[in-house]
Amino acid sequence: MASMEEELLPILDTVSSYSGVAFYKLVKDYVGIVESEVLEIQCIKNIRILLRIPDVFSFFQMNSKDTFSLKKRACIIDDDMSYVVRAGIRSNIEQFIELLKQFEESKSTNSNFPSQTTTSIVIKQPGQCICHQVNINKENEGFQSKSFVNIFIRNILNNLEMPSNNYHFDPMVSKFASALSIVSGHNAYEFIRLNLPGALPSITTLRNYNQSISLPLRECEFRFDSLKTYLDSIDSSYVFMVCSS
DNA sequence: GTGGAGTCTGGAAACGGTTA
DNA sequence: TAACCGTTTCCAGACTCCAC
Repeated sequence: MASMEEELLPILDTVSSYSGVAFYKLVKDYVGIVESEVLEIQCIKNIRILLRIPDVFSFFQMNSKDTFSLKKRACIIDDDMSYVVRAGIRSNIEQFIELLKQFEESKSTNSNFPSQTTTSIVIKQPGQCICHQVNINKENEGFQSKSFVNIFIRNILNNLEMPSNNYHFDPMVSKFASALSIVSGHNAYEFIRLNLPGALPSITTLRNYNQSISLPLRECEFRFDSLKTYLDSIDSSYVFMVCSS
């Protein structure tokens, strides 16, 4: 299940322009219905206002008829009418506010968001290539030098230093690209390739690679010999097949 | 059956790096 | 410096799917 942060990250950049109904709908969708009503009843209609409110639950101190219904859903109310905001509601809104604060802060300092990264990367100059600033092996011992992820990232970093017509691809990356293009389809493969420059070979290059390893796949043509060779190589005699009509 | 849209495949040309 | 290599984009033709 995705966290609130994971869900909100892609749209955080545009959230700051939301106001009124659009803002309440966003809170309703990503934070919660009650949480949205808490903001709406106080006319906290955008991020700017929300971040300036010290305590969004303070209005519950009022014994107003308008707020009683909402108070019953958002709080645990004692016989003497004292109340405690439900932990889940408070946690949700506080997490939401904290996320917005971090994002606003990152915008004002032009730093990356979220601030927690899996490896330390220091950008000394704007636009500078990070190729030589990431040392995967030293900073993460679990990152085996022979693992595919390592090879894949190294391949990208190497290609980022090359002009696009001189990319070189590790055989493991070519093999991965070949499998990816088969399972994802042409459009999905191109979408990924265009958004990850240097990560995957072009369709033409991939086609040449497939020809070089004798991969051409034809409908209704079963390659039992190749299958047997592979099963022998992994000492297995079981095959699972999925059929669709 | 037909026409349009989309997809797949193969070839050509261009570009930049490497090597003798 | 020229030949070669590996990659890219672009283009054209064949094919498939779908609505009419």
